[in-house]
Amino acid sequence: GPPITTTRLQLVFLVASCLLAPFPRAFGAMPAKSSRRVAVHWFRKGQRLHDNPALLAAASQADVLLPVYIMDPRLANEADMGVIRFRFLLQSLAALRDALREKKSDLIVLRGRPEEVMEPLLRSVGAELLTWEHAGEPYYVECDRVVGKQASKAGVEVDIHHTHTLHEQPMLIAKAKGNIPGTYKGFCKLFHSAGAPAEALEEPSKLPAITEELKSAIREELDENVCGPERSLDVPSLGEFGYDEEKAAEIPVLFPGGEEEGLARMVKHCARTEWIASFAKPDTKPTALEPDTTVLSPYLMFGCVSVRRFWHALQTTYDRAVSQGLKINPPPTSLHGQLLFREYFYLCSATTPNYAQMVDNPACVKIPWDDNEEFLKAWEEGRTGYPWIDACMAQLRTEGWLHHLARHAVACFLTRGDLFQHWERGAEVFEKYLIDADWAINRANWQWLSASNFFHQYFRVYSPLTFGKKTDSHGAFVRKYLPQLREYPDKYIFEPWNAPTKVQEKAGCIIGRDYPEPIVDDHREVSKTNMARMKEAYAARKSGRDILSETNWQPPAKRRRVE
DNA sequence: TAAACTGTTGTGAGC
DNA sequence: AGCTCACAACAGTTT
Repeated sequence: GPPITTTRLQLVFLVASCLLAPFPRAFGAMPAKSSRRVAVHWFRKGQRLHDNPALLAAASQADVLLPVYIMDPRLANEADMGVIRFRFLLQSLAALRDALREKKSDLIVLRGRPEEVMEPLLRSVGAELLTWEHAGEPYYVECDRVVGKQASKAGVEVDIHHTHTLHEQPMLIAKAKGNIPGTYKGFCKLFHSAGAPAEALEEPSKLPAITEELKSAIREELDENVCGPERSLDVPSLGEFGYDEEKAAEIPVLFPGGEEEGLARMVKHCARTEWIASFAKPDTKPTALEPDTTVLSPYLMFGCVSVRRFWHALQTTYDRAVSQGLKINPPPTSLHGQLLFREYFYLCSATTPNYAQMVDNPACVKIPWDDNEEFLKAWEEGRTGYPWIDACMAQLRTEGWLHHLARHAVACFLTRGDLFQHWERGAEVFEKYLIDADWAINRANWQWLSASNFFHQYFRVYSPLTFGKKTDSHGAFVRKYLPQLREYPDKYIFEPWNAPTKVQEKAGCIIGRDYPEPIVDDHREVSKTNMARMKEAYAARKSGRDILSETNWQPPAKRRRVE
């Protein structure tokens, strides 16, 4: 590409345009730097062609469009991102690449930190426009700050679209006028005052091509390790980022990543008129051997499916159900209600200081959690000796997905219910393994379940003995994920330590040898003790005392380094 | 104003 | 087996 030459006049114009942020398109009036205008669309989440206004903006304003993804090893490494989650991401990117190729475009995948990769990329292709979909995670906020600065310094127009949520967040925040709702109900009021979510856009019928000349410029001017093996610029393999490909090949693909997969899943479920109309989350079964919910969460998280598209697809189904005389279950437990929770948690994540942690988070109750590495490990690895809990954790690690209520059960067990470990440690484990791990939603739910925020009835504790039994009295779920307990009679499958030695021998699984003793002796007793500790923490908060400094509490060292 | 009510998704006893 | 009900007792909102 031609070298970027910026005249003094253009610089003045640029600074003025930055001050007039609401009118970034003023750049369109600038004299073109070359005969062909080059735009870069940066894919991060939002891994789709449909309902992607940032992509459309780049496509419609440029002669040459460069769709780019940057794989950052700070996120893509086995310690922070489990193999199933990473595999989903790679599948989604491959699907995106193929969909782009069908439109005579392509996906350029670079390796490295966006703060180090984007600027040389923009320079090497002579880009004049850079677009992306906004994301609120601290990682993206920091990337966007740095990359945005670099772009404006280089005279590249930046166009950001807020389409990961149903309503554009800045608009919702402005509408709240400084009063961010503290409850779900309050949020729903605010949400509805903004009218119906915008309709989803169709995918572009065609895209500006990538020229070979541009690809060559990237290969020549960017570092070799940024371009991937043999400077392929292609979607990486698992092995390139240190994952064991042979081991991965043995893990079944239950939920393949990608836009097409996600949309097909959405269409399939939305055709179930009666099921959609009567859907009530608390009535779905955490122990079902096939998921009892839509499992659209990973597709929404990576943006394979647009949340606006899903919202309106549900509305169409609701309308059809009404015309058939069916009753629609309302929020909060309906599927629309689920999306409203997602929307609410995204708003909280953007407006609560230190949202992802307990300390310095004004909305989070301060609780002097214990710090027991052995408890945490046993929980993560499914060695608590409570079959219902361990089976859930086995499903999490082997499938990368758990029913919402199963997440409740293990989260309550780790925190206020039994082990009294910090909810942030549990959140980190979920963020590693879950294919749908979504920072804003995950952190909210961990605060919810640990009765630290949103939910405060800490005396309501899930029983690790009876909760699973409720929907699975014969323990089929436990048997599926803990095969060593398969031969136990129904009577003891949720509490095998109570089985007489003879029964244990007959089942071929001795407790304490082939399956662990329960990590806490008596759940009822332990949960009572924990309730008293919760009560104390709540009392301290009420009287304005700082229980953390009173108890000389120190935050446990972060086990994983996620920058 | 203080009291009542509500809050996506509990447990366990007793019928 | 499946249902109702007492229990425990929080914060935020409404009346």
